[in-house]
Amino acid sequence: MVETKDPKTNEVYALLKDKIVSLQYMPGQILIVQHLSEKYGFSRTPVREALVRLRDEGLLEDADGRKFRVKPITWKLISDIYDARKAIEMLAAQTVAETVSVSQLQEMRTIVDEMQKNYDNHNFNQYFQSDLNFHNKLIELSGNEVLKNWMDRINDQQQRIRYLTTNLHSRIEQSMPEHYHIVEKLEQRDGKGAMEMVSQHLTLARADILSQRENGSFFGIQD
Amino acid sequence: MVETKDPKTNEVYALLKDKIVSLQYMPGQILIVQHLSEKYGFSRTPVREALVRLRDEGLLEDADGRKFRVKPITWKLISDIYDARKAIEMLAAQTVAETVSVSQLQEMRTIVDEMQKNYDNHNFNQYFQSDLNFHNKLIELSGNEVLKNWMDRINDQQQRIRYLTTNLHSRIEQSMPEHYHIVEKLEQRDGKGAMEMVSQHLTLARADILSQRENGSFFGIQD
DNA sequence: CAATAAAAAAATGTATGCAAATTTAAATTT
DNA sequence: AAATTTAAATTTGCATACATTTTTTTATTG
Repeated sequence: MVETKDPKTNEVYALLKDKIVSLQYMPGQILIVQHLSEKYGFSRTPVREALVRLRDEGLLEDADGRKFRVKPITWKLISDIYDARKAIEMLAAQTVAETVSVSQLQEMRTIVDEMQKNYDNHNFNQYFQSDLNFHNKLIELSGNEVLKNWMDRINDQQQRIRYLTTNLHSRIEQSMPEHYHIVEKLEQRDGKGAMEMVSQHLTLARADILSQRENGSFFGIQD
Repeated sequence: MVETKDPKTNEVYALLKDKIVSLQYMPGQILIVQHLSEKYGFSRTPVREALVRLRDEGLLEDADGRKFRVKPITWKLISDIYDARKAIEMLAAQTVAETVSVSQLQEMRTIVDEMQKNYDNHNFNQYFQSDLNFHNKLIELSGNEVLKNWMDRINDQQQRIRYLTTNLHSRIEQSMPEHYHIVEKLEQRDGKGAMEMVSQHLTLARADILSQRENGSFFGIQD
């Protein structure tokens, strides 16, 4: 399928978004339309439009004058994101438990099994990816379009956070089985239970990340 | 404070957004950049950028070819929105109950009193506005920036829904005291209770709106 | 007539020019 | 030198031109 709508804008958008979430553009950095257009060989119009989109999506913010700045990551933002995630994933888990089909349950189980495989092989980047798949699939299976959009927004920030923080393997050790517990509750069609499991999982994950605030300073995280 | 960043784009954006949420542009309608730019006297560039923003915010969607369409309102969307709202407002209520200051409680009470006044005077448009204020304030007091952004998005759709559906005064009669109950739980710093009250309130509001689906067809709502 | 093809018209996406705003550098004053 | 003013350079937002794509209209075929 060929992209026919705003092909250039979409290309710069994807390019810049990738650089931002992978921290090649660091939080706080100022992005200049003219520089970007020269650097990447697009005219200023699509670059400008891409930056506006990225700002509206929360990856950039307005700086003094007319500039765009890569949005800083603060401990407060991380905390807010985890709280918000918990709220929507709890809802999703309950909904899914009450409506999920057998083949959909199989999809979930395939993903956790993949997580387990990646964990066993110590492929922690792959593990992170399948962890993301797990949570996205949960939202997707809820069928709630609004949650889906919100989750997409959050995932971009989540990826930046992921790069900025350390991944304690000890936490993954705890975290891995938690995902199995969630799937089990879904399989039992236990809405309340699934909700509770998701709540626990994300409460722990949140506490783990925030605890890193004490263990020294992290380059790129403010407060 | 003068708007210095993208003044034209912001102006068209605000203009078009107002027309969309007030249903002067109906769900399903196709918006043509060239027409709008001639009609309102802007060049195509700011109009185009405004449309892209509105699409990213969910008030427009991509149509065949390169067109923009005012996003249809479906019963499914209404249902999704209420579910999503419930999830984030429950979280907000709990947070607020646990952290709220005396002066903030006063702010909440001022708003419900205003609601009551509007209700007593049968100013139902004003009532709707203060109802909106109530829920926005709850989110605002939670201090969660992510929830705040999400709520802003939802409110635009909510306003369109409001215009498309009937407001049963009988429901307002029930609804009014529910807001007082929420404030009371906040005043008692009862997080769990506040959450429960919000849940009940929104569950009922959701059911009320969706029940209208049976009572005949509503122009502009699909499914 | 309906269906298809061809031609004309309209609308879009992007590049670019330009005036206005902003930033940086230089000059001037304390 | 530090602070202030002035001047130069840079960058932006918007209007517009133009090539390309999409849509509408007209012509042609079965």
